[in-house]
Amino acid sequence: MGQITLTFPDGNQRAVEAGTTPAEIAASISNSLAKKAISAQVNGRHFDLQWPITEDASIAINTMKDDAPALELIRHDLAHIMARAVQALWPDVKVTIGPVIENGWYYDFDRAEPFTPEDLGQIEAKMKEIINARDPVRTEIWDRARAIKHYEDNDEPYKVELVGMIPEDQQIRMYWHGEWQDLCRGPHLQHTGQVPGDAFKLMKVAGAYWRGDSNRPMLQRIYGVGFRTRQELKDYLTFLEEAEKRDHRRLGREMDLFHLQEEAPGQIFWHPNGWKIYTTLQDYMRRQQERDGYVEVNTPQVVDRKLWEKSGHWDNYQENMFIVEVDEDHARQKAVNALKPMNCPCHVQIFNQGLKSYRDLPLRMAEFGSCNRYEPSGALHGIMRVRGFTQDDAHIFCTEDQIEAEAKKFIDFLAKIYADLGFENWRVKLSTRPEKRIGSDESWDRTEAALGSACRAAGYEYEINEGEGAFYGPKLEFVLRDAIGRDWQCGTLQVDPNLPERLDASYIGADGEKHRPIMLHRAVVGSFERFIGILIENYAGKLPFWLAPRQVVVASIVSDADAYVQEVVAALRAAGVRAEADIRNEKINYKVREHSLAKVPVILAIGQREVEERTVSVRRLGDTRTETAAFDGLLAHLAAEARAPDLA
RNA sequence: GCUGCUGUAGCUCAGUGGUAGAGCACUCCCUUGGUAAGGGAGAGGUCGACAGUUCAAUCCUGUCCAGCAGCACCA
Repeated sequence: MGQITLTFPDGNQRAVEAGTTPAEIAASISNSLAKKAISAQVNGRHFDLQWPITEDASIAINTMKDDAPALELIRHDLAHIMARAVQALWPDVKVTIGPVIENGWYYDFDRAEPFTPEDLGQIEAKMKEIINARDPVRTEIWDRARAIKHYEDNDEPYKVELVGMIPEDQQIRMYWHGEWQDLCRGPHLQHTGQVPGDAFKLMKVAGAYWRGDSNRPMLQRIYGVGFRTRQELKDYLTFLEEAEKRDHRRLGREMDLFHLQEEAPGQIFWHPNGWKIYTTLQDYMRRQQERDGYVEVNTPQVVDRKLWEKSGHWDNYQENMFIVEVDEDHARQKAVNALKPMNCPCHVQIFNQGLKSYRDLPLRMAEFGSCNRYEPSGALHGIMRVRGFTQDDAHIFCTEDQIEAEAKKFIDFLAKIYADLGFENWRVKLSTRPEKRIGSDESWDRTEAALGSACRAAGYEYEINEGEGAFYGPKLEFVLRDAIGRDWQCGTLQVDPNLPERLDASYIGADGEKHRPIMLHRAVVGSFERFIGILIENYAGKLPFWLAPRQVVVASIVSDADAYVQEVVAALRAAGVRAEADIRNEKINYKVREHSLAKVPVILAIGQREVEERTVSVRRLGDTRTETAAFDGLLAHLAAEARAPDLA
């Protein structure tokens, strides 16, 4: 074997035999590094310490101090250790795959009986045993036939299938954690003892389809989370608790915003408080749209199937539609209708009324469109995923040449709104042509490029979402990051030449000929229902003053203050502040507690002193201090604060 | 839709093969109290729905409905 040259992070170089492993390199540097080493970066690739280096390379030895490789290895080894533990406890369980995911890993098993929460405890204990045993991790490359025979002999049908799926030009690698063997591309740690035994936890069991295909058998997936230290695990569990406290379903009840009930699954009963948020947001959006050159329309809920057949929804989307059949006895003729799941076909109907000129384009047609979709029961989730919802929907009818400018205009529009709503942290994804698509490659080239340059023109970087576009055109997706780091896809802009074609939309061009417009489907918040859920969770219920359903509660301390309380409430309301009086026969402590829990932003307390001095005692949500203020001055201040950001 | 779990008072949850309990909330009474629960009394339930087993079912069995977690879905 020849010599190769290794370059270290400090720039030093060393010539070694080809086939030297990172483990040997680490050992040659120091004993302690050999022990601490977990893996290596070889030419930037994450390398197992046992893999031979066969060409000139840059090399860096990783230890637990290197965040990304450390976490990946810990979680990956935990996946193997868990699978080993499961097979040790129940030898007839079939293993499948077990990848690393955010914060942890999962492993899918095939087992006749369901895993129980008690089983998880048992598995965890067995995993700790394996970790304490400090079993060595060993790897080998096998040829395909041997791997298949091995798994056939061991009655592991899923693994046989996996081996079969590995491309011909790829090596088939086996790993051993102690005596337990698994097919795996690696890399892994040196021995099981390198996994922190007190920084992982098995979280839950759930069903998952084999290879993500709902036509294939359902396996049992065990999820775990794993970190380097006990503290990191604790922090993560604390984060989960925080997310739980922010759950919009819980806050929706506590703040008396809405409820759902069995008789209308996936549809929302909005209570006065929740509906106030909704209408405040909608009024705000309407003002924005009017300012940005949209016209607002409204279209029917129940529409004959003939239109859905033309639009293509009948063939492609019927499963998700509420179909309405009117009985012959009650209808003059039997008709099959569907509740609209989308507004676009109806908007084209409006566009199609009368002749349109190129001078009418771009035509921005908006609707707060109420839609109903028969979402699969398992998809429903609070007010975030529902069957009845309203979109801030609009369709921009334009020419292909106008796409870029319209897209840019839309991004500016959306950025302003997100900022007003308190979301400064968001990113853009450009979804490109999928495998199954219509339209020529040239037109995909043009429209993808138009969206990309619109982003750049608006000053935003974007990531590519390869192959995730709709079958008819590319799209931009806008993803918000909330206060605790969770991502929500809300805004979207989709290029659609298909629907105008199917529904025969046209305009007369400067040349006097008929032309086909392009449609841009676009939304900023997506659905109001879901977006309000996101707002609630983002703010943990403590909405900005202008969005808070009850902005001020004026609470009496003694009943002699009642008349002044009512006067203050009346003055606040006259100034456009949503205020309520609380003159119940309760102590101020009780009232403060109750309104604080209900997330009312401002409590004004009024006792004898305030009555005499015409002042109020002000307490802001989240602040235990109080401050006495002259009411007249405060009134102007609160009135200003109550105005939406675009009116301030 | 699939897998697993759950469904008892408005909310959070105990409980039992012989038709039910707590805390908070609610109503009334006492208390007028200065910034996160003052005291007392009272009212409140077809134990998710429908079948079956049983002398007897909220409890056991089955079907359905809804919710939760994950998967699949989100033209």
